[in-house]
Amino acid sequence: MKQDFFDRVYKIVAKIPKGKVTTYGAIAEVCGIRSAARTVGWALNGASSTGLPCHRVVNRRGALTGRVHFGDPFLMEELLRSEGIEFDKDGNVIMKNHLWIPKKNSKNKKSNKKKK
DNA sequence: TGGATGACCTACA
DNA sequence: CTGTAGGCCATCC
Repeated sequence: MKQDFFDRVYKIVAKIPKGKVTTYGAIAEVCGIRSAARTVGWALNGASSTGLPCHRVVNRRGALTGRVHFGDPFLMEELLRSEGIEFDKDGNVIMKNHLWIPKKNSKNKKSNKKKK
């Protein structure tokens, strides 16, 4: 069933520890679809209804791209700040201090990513 | 069945 | 370094 992909994303998002944030690319890679980062965001589109901490999911730059999908753009920021997450002057999350990479429960893979 | 959309990422100019 | 273009996967119409 294709929804298994959604389940993977939900599981990972639900595993995000408090005070930490992850990126779409990280989730996509853990799901096994690094190139389908867009699909991850698409899955989160329904995650806002599932009650998952989608507010802890940000893009590669740490920008809250999907905050508008929460219903309140400021809600996401408040939630993250309530968890101890800090924002820079650009309004992006300090991923270098709060970035959390989910663990894969399957086989390992090469982990090589360049930072900007 | 095919085209279009989506909360992205990477590469090239 | 900034900006633009392409791609990739999954779902919806």
